Amino acid sequence: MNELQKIYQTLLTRYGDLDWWPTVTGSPYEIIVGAVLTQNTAWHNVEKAISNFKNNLTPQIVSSMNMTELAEIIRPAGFFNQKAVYLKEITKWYAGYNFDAAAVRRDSPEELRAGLLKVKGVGKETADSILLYAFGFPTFVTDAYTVRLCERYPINVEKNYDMIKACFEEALPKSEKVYNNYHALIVINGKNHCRKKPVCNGCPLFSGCKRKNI
DNA sequence: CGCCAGGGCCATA
DNA sequence: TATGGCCATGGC
Repeated sequence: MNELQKIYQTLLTRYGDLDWWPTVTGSPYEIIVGAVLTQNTAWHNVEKAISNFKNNLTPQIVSSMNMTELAEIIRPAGFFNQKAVYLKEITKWYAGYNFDAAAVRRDSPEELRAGLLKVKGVGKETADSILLYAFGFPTFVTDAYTVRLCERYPINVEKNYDMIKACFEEALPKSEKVYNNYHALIVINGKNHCRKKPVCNGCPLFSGCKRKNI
């Protein structure tokens, strides 16, 4: 078992199967919206924004909303003026597939990723989150927590998004299930144990951690 | 009161 | 290509 597999097992033993992404409607579109709304934003605020849609969280209805109307609904998620534009853009992208998740899944993940990255408001992390969590492609999601983890453990010399993503995908079986859980576990571990704590005693990855993050 | 959250865009050098 | 300012609410 390599180092990244060991870390996965350790986190899995500690936290169990997290099975992201939590949704209300269970639709891929809700996950897409959540992926945009959660950008640099606490998940609790995203939940408030999503509940504000009530029964209107469909791409058809969002398409018909005007910008100020949409911004007002997502206000609790912060950056609402920017994100209203972003949601309009990603919804336009989805319209290219007739709002049909099956049609998206028929396309190749490489082409989808390239297409997503052209959408204003969708960077690498959001694109990969959408591919993995909304459509089930086995693509690893790297985020700030993952970068910090790689700084702790001397796994990657390079610490940019693409290098870390490739490193994890290389070290692990190409499994949607594993990628889903691993990213979730890294985030939860980062949140629960070493944030704002001078000494981290509860972190299963590094007891007696004195770093501020992870 | 300050810090930061499941980032990304844009201007600048 | 690599920083830095900016976006904004809500929990602690």
